[in-house]
Amino acid sequence: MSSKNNNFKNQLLSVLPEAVLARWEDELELVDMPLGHVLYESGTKPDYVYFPENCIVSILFVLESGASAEIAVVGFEGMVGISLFMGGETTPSRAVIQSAGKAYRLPSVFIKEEFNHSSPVIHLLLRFTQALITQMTQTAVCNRHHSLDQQLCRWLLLSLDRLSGPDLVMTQELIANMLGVRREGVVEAASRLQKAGLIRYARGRIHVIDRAGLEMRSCECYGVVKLEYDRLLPDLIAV
Amino acid sequence: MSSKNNNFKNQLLSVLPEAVLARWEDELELVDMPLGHVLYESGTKPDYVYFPENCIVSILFVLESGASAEIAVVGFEGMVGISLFMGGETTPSRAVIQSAGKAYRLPSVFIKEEFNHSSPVIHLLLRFTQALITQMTQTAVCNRHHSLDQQLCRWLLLSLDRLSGPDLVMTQELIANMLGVRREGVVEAASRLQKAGLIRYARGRIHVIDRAGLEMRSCECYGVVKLEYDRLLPDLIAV
DNA sequence: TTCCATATGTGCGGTAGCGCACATAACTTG
DNA sequence: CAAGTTATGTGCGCTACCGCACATATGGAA
Repeated sequence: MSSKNNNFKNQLLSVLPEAVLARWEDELELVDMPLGHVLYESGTKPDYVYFPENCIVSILFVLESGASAEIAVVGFEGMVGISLFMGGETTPSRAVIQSAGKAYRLPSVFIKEEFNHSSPVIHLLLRFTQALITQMTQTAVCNRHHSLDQQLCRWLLLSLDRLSGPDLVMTQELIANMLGVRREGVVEAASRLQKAGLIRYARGRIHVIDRAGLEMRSCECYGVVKLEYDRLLPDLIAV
Repeated sequence: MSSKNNNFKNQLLSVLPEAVLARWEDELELVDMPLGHVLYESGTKPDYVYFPENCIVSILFVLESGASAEIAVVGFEGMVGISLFMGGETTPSRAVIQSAGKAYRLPSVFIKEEFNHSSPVIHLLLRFTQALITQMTQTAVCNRHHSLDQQLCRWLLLSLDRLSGPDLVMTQELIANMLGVRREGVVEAASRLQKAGLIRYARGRIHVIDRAGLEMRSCECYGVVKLEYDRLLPDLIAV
């Protein structure tokens, strides 16, 4: 991986080995990236991956309400469309041009081809990683837009999905640490959930009574994550 | 990738091809995972990857102030230690047992071995992906803990790093959309930055006067992201 | 049983950001 | 240069969450 073997301003392209570049060069196309242009929409499979030359692409999540939150920005140092090689093909996010300019685009088959000869283990691990990325994304969105009550519900559900029974051993103090909020805030939220008959708790032990109720009270973030895990790791549901 | 060819409760292990399992099985070790135990600390290279059987691992970021925020949880559906195969070896986050139980652990060399024969392109793309993950992580943390002023500084700096000059074309309304806040909030924050002599702006154009000043006023999140990009994509700085 | 550590509950003033309504300013178009 | 559109600025009441101080309850150890 020698550096600067060509004239790409995009730094990933600029360090590509000659052999790869040879495979790609007939297909790489420099295109205009106008401000506000949507590269891909949540859940849709992009036809191309993009290597920005001098534009900035914003990766953001749009809520049902229309509110949005940016997850990351990508410029000449990177590329847009990782889900194509991570194995998920799509992501529940939108990519929009935040700063106009130009980018090289490559038909998605070519990037996938690079991973075609990888082992099933690699593909499995990368699909899991993409699911994890979705969870991180929703954490960011949820932190921005949702109430402590909703976040507590989301957190309880995510934990519950990873346990065998309806009980979790966890003090409210620790939950506060995880969520990054005050203990007192968790006390009040938990107390509301208990009054609503959804959970029962005492001294570091939480018993979930009404799981469906928690799902109702949670924000959409839980559902987004759940759906992506099920989609990306389908082998795993069956067991 | 046949399903359920063994007795692992961990769902990744349970769908592994026989051939891989054969390579691993002498090295996989079932270990106790006590509540609160730290699997790896921010910036340290883990000796093992972990495949939870019935425990839950919390991935969280700890701020300089001591405050924390959970980024994701991992249970029997996944694994802990993706940075080992993504190529970064470490991540700026901590992994802690959130719910006690057991997990299989595998010496990190074995997971890396699976990626050893992958092409340089794959390694490059995965390192970039890990950098992107760091950016997402810090977005989540920042959304939780930092003021709009700090977040605006972080955002300006991240954008600036991806542009050639000190000017960015962007209305405050759009910035608000990206940050997921009110336009009026951005107006006030930007106005404070202008009064402090750090930026100048007018009608959808922002000129950065004092970059160092923005860095001072920003939270640690910008620095964390910058450092990881420089560490993970070192070829790219030189150009 | 007594005592102590841990877990949960409550009250109160403070504040950052929200939603809304409306004011001003600056480019753009005819 | 008049009018309309877009961008920025301001005021105001509201709410969720914060920080702190302190009260109460419960399980376990001596």
